[in-house]
Amino acid sequence: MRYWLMKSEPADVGIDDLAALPEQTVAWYGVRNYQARNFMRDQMQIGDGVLFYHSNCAQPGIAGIARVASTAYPDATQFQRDGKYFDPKATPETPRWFNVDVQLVKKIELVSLATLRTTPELEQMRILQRGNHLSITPLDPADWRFITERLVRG
DNA sequence: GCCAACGTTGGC
DNA sequence: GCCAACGTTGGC
Repeated sequence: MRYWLMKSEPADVGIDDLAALPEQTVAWYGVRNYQARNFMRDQMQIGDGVLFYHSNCAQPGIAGIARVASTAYPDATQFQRDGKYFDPKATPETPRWFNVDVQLVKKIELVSLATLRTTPELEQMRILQRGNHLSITPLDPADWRFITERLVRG
């Protein structure tokens, strides 16, 4: 059992969009970074804990608790010729990009980036490190516990 | 395999 | 919209 922080832009898929989807589940499409892909493809297991993070928006922060709901499979958007995630080098025989499904567990009162930054216990969190732009990062179990038990309300 | 150029991320 | 940081690309 591992824990992850996964960033999504609310203008694309926010916590309320996720809540409105069938099974409250979304394919985590569009990841085009190898390290993030490898986390999904090689390490994620069904049931892993996910912090659903809103990025690139007015109020960045953790917006919900979710879980990994599938193992990795080829990201359908890499084959969509007219889509923004099309990859001409990918073929169905040799896909390049993979995604898992992520299912909402519960929406929470936003734990803002500012709160995370001012919490000494979370100093080591990868998301808070200078220059980190990885959209999927592993979470220390201790950080998961601290955040879900001490910072999450609602 | 180096590395400059370029594109993207994402907070502010 | 700015810009620092970082990843990827492609010429050599």
